[in-house]
Amino acid sequence: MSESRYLERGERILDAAAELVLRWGYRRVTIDEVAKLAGIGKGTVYLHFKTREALFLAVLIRDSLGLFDQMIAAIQADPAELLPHRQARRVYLGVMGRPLLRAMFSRDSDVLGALAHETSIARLTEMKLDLTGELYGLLREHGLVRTDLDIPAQQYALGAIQTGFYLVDPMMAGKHELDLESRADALATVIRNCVEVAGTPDPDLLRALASKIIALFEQLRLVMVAGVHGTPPKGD
Amino acid sequence: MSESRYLERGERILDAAAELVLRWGYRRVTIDEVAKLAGIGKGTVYLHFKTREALFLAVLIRDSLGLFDQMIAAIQADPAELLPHRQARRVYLGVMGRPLLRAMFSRDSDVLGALAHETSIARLTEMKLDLTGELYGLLREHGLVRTDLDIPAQQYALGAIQTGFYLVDPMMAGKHELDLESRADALATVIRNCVEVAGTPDPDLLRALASKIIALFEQLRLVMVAGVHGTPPKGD
DNA sequence: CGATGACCAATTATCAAATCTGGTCACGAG
DNA sequence: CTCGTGACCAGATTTGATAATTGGTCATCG
Repeated sequence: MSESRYLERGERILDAAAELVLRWGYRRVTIDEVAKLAGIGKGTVYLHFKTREALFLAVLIRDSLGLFDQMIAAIQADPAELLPHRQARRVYLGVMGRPLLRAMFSRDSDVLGALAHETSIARLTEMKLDLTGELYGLLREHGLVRTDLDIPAQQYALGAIQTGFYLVDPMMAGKHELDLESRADALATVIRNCVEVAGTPDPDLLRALASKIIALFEQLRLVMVAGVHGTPPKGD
Repeated sequence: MSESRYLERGERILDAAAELVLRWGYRRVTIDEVAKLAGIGKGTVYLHFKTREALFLAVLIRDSLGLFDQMIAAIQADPAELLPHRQARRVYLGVMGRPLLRAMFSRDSDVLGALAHETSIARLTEMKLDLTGELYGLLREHGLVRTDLDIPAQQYALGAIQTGFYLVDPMMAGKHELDLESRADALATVIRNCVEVAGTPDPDLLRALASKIIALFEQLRLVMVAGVHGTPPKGD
């Protein structure tokens, strides 16, 4: 089978898995049903993904990749997008607009079930943490973030703030009336007030940083792409 | 039975319930065992608390009351304690230092189980929300908090930030090395940066506000006290 | 050579019997 | 008379043995 046909079939499998997960939740979706919906035999699924877990992890990764590409494009279009509050806002909106990612971030155990707590997710989260670590290192070097908190404390605070914005909604049972955009704006304001310095950053500096930061993103992107599809038979 | 003896017995029941909940978790604790540990008969428990749920709710409320009194005392001792970042810090340390409250705030379903999601807790949370609403109203009137976010957005952000600091720990599986104090400091810094205005507030203003705010606290305190014990027989 | 579905071990769903427990209340102690 | 108690009951929960499902493999076939 040609590599392009192989990849196309992999996409069909991922499409099927994504649809079924959204419809019935992770726990209820069987490999058999995914195969059926993709119009192939069950064994064929295993030519693409070593285990059930790997398949659904790939679904999540593929969804994340879309958001990733959006981030890169946005920074390329406007380097000011690399500022923490702009990124936080964009990620928030991007996650909330993708049902699978939203389920993962809000620990929606009904849709994603155990998958969200699996070890394989941990590696992704860890890599993402490393990325933001390097990213804030860069921003700090160039005087774009505050230093009133030391680095571990600042990272911790950033993690806590974002965790909070992703998890608070289900807990405030209808007690607030903020639409998606307002919540994203609130998050952006908080992040800006907490970690960014006052004043408008130098556009030249931003442009220079943009390329470096995009390089970081691309690096992680490659790791993630590798995680989506297996290799075609005979190729390994 | 004298009222004081009645109340003392109620405390013994609460002590027993608290100890057993911490030892075995909400789900596994039976009224029978609570009664046995308190050295009384099972029926007697029901002279104090209408239902099992009410009993454990009272345990939680009693624990909260301790923290509440600490808050009031702190503001009385130093009116600057009424500033949001000081309060957030104190509440955080107070909650983390009380196993039952910590379990509730961190949604530790192993210890508290379903109780944390019960409706009766919701009323408490709602009252607490009302309190913070009025509290921030007061602070706003006197120019102590920012207005770069409108009130609903600011309340939402505050809720999200605090939610985050209470929930992020179990998610960052050992990936950070911040002790309790540092985390509390980080929370305080975030809150100050996000909702307080720059500069040192006028001590006279703080003193004047302190009494009003303490009045608010006392008001909620009374509601909570009423929720701890039932009334002695013949008294109702 | 790649795709497939029959096949297997192991997990998970089912369901009735047995056990437990929240809540009541008739009774007995004082 | 009042207050405390534990036997009692209905409903919920656990148990355990059985049946059904399903992740993953691989001999077979096109």
